[in-house]
Amino acid sequence: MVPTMQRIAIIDVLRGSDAHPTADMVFREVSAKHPSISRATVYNTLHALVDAGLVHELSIDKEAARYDFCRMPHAHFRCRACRSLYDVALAPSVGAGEIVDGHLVEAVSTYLFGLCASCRSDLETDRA
Amino acid sequence: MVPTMQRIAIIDVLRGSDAHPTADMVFREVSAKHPSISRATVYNTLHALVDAGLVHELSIDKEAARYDFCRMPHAHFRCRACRSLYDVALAPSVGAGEIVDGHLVEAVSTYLFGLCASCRSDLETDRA
DNA sequence: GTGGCTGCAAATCATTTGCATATAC
DNA sequence: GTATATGCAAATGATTTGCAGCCAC
Repeated sequence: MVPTMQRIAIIDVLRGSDAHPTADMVFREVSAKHPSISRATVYNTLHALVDAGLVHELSIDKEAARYDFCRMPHAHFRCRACRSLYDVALAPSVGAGEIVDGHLVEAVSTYLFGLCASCRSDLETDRA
Repeated sequence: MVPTMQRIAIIDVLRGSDAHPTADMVFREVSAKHPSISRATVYNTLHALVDAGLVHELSIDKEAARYDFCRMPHAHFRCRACRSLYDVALAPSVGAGEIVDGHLVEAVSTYLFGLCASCRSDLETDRA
């Protein structure tokens, strides 16, 4: 895993964002500083980071994979109105290393769907 | 939601399978009995069933959406070795209607990844 | 030098869409 | 009759792949 300029830029984007960007969002943001970077490099790097365990790939968004710099284990929430992604502090009901129904659990993803706090208060306002 | 022959066939496939088939798997299976059915109809029907709340769409598989006839609420497990999908009896750590971090939860998906029982015992055998 | 990394362009593949036809009621 | 469902073919869009050039050690 050679720390090239492109990879550092991609990691910086992931670390500096809490929006769980798609590969395309990362590409566009990195392009601002490194106009010559290609999508293939972004995809390559994201996969390498996932393989290295530094980044999580979320499949909470049907349209495109979302990437999340690994911090504390947490769940993810997707608002059906504004489509935003939020981190939520929620302990998974089962942990890595446990056996469930005979299957060895190595990773757990918990995805929540609903209305986020901001969209809920918008609805309250509309109703008033 | 007109109960056409195609839709009944698709529902039968979903009800008769525990493999959480992809749209393509459904298409191929239904094609055996109704050779003229088109992929568009399969996709249309699966979406209609999801909208009607009769079927869940799983995003546990990066390659293609998996469809699951709604039974008891449960979590899903994907084996990294054989790629199979299993149902697991596991209560989600948060339920629909609850508020988490200010966000209203309407649905929860829990995805587990690891080695399934069958692949684990294969590994035991190999090691022996 | 060699192996890994990059960028480009083309390919892949699940899913969607437009539209004309057919079917249900 | 009209609304809805179907089937076909083409389009879309995220992701992957092949390949040639580049860079670091």
